[in-house]
Amino acid sequence: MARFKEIASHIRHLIEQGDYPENSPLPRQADLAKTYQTSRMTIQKALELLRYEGLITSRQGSGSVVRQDARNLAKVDGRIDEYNGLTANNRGIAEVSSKILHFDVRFPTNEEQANLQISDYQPVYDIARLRFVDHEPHVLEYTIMPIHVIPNLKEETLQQSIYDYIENSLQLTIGVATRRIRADKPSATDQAELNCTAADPILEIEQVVYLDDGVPFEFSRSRNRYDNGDILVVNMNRTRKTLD
Amino acid sequence: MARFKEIASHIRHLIEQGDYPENSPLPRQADLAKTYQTSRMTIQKALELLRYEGLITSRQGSGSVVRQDARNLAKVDGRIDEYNGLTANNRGIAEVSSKILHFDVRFPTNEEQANLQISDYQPVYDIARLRFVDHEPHVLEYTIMPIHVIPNLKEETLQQSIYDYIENSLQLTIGVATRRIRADKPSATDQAELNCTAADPILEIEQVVYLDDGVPFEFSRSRNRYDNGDILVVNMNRTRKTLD
DNA sequence: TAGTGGTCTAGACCACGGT
DNA sequence: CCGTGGTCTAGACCACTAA
Repeated sequence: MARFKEIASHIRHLIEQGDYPENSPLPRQADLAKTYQTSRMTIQKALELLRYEGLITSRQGSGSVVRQDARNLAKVDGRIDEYNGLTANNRGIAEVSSKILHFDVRFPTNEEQANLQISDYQPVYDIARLRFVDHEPHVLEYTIMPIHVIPNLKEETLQQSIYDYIENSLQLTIGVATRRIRADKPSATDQAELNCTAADPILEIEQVVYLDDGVPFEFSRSRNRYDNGDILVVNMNRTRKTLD
Repeated sequence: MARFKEIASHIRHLIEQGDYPENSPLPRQADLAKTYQTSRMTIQKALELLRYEGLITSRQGSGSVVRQDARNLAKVDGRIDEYNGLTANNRGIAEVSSKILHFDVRFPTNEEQANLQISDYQPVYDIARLRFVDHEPHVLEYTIMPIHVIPNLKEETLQQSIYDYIENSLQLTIGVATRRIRADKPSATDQAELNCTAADPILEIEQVVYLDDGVPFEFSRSRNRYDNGDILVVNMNRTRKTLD
């Protein structure tokens, strides 16, 4: 792992432990550089990661401070890693299972080709799953993946976690994601599978996920029950995507 | 403005113009460094910005490529800047106006103190506005701002754009934001003000917005009609916030 | 004014991709 | 193999904060 990521992980851990308490300043960048036997640029890249995660804020001339709810955020991130991802629900570790609604291989549509940066003759998996958390239906996931990037996918894998398979069996590293988020009315399928009524909103997330090296491997749309602790924490640098 | 931001803006402009076509490679980082008479590290910071914006992807060993829908994304961002932010709606520039439902000054709650990093005796504005786009109600915004950070706010300013006031009159620069996004059922107020029914979902965005120097200046909650082109494009580095 | 983070340089070495 | 981006160094100067 890159040095700056290791350092970020270590500092994240210290924040989670309370060694760097909330609302108190981090050591100076120069001191951190000495501590970790590295240059200040590397420390800055580590702190930049933590800023993107919302754990700290930095002010020129003043210093870096651990944010108010940083400890919880760090813990949630930790929990997420443990069971391969669940949005923050403050309920500890939960059991995740899947019902496979659809599993097929076919050629990609134009939209899929564009988003996955593949050509029309490179086949993709077409997957639909209903995901359960503690045996309660949580989210409907429609996933498209290029088979040459994620080979040998089987039904057993879909029952568990695809990301586990990618990171552990294929030894690939997940990178960034681009997402579109919107609210929607529930479709007939949503209501039937997610066990909700026409009055229950759906939170839809469409995303393209990349590997660490920039190769897109997933184009998916997930439809979440609105009341499922399906809260997303995001963090971006260009604001002004909303009014004002 | 920092050199790497200028360079990012310039490249963004070239992408928008089509000078760097979609799906075609950018020049090598070394060449860009020569072109802009700067070091490769600075070029990398510029490209990093564009990656976060979703305009390009980079692969070690292979190069950087302009993404499929980069031109549209760049244009949307441009439009956003022009009229101070409107989510992508593919309808060109729209007229934005406001109805002020509430405008007050008071001491902050504990939650507000934590999110805005202020103490209990530092007063805040408490603002509620209904925002119109082309005379159609679009979003209900509840905004809390510390008065010592954003001084002299007046009703006239609220009618227009607070962000215009912050950037032009106060000469401050907007920085990052942390957001929580969720779907919700419409409240009675939502239905009345946004002119929607109980069956129409709400997209709620809670955010803390920071100035460029890390000072938090806005803690707000906005409730959007689900059908208002209220699509958000976000981009993050730590994935796995969803199932899998 | 002293101390902080923000930015930048001009190199260097490495990991990876494609030939 | 060579060319690419990813990372890192050991400094330097500047912008800003706070006393």
